[in-house]
Amino acid sequence: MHVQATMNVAPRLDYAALAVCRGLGREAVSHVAAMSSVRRLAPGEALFNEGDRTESIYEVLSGMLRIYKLLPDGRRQITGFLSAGHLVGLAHRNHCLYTVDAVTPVTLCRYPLAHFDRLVDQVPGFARRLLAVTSDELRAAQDQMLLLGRKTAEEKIASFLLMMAKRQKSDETVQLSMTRSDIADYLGLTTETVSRTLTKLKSHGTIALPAYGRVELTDREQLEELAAGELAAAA
Amino acid sequence: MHVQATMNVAPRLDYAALAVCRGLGREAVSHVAAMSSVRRLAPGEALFNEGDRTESIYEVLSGMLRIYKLLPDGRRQITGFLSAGHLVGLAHRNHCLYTVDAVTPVTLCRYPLAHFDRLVDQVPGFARRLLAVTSDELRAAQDQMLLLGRKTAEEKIASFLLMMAKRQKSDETVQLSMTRSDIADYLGLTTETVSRTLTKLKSHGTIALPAYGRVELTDREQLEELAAGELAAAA
DNA sequence: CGCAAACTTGATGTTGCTCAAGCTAGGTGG
DNA sequence: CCACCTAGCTTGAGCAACATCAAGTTTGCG
Repeated sequence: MHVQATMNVAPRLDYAALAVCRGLGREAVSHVAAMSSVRRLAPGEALFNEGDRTESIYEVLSGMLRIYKLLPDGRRQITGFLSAGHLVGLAHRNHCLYTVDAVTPVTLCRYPLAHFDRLVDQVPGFARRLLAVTSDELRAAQDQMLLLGRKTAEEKIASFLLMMAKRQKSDETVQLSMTRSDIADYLGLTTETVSRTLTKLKSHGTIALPAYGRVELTDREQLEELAAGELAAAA
Repeated sequence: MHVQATMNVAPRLDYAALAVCRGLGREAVSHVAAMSSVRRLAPGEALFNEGDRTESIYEVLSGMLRIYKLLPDGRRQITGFLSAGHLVGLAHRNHCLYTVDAVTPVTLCRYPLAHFDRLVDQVPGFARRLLAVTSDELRAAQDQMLLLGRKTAEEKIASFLLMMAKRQKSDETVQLSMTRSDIADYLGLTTETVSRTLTKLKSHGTIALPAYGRVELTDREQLEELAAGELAAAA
């Protein structure tokens, strides 16, 4: 096998490290490698549109996607942000019921649906793994419903910051690659409220905003309590 | 095989008609029959509590369950109502992250998790079927996020009534077996707002409230438009 | 019949939205 | 290299939708 120098952003993919391959044997991994291809998206570019026929499943390799639904008058609800390791396209048989587009430049690994389905049937443990993935998503969705339906603006922002921190495996600093408007549409708020709430948290010394798109969690404990809804009236 | 007269609520189960058996062969159905048992719950009785270790998967045969999460100060978000044909327990490996209890008297079919897992591995198509079930749930969850984050009280109620009608396969009349408080906690509202909004819809002739727990959809078209968010300012 | 739980209705309050203005950062072209 | 332009962000003032608090009414049940 040749180890060759490749383009800037596309070093030879380590297939065994892919999320879809976790727990698969060598042979299955080589199947995945054989059927997959790489795709790139520029910021704002769409991967799926609501109503699209879908023929692929994607795994995010780098960057961030947002997945959202719209109401006719333009109200938008972002139902999730997807970053490296997340799968897109499992939930929709036939048609996609939401829009997925790129927040930042994104690299994806594409798996044709037909081949993917074959893996489900033939590779032991694969279906179980996918089931676990969708179960995780379902659990996240339930947390998000609790957030949307019952948390205050401050609690929503705290929960969001902690979620991003966890995802970035960072205890201190969070990189927000999306806009305030994206955050607002994810949390069921307006940009103004997001902005005001961040300012408020900052003035309380709970967080710091050292640079655009960057948040420091200076008082993590306070954030955790806020996110858990344990500080009923901590104005 | 003996066909025997059984207790009032427990006629011999038609296993082939169970949701878990859809698409399974005769042999697989007999496996299901062999491992399953029936369980009953009285209103208010819990099936799972948040944090429980879980060893079973259940299918609802009759009645209605609610599934919810709580914040420390008692705020509650109901993430779903389950009625006949729904499965409970797929999403949680090991531990349950929400509470499930009975709204009405409930009959369930219980499947031990270990046996269930064996089916997943051995019965072709079974895993795929479960994947389809969780995908449906995921889609419903996304709709609910849109509702919770971006719809008005009136739109929420309209969506809810239509959802219940669809579920009951009824075009005209909906039976609401849960309380106003349950509805409120499902839609991210208060009981008062639910009550007021129903009254408002009634006074507009969109619905009628002929009896406790019963709603007639007198102007279905209006409801559909409301639910879709097409009537921005139709006060 | 009487009680408790559920529901409705009214009066008032508050959170977060709307509308509006000014600020900041980063990219572009002169 | 700088000035401009724009998209994104912040801040303020006023407002509206929904929550809260508080009676009263209905219903089902013991």
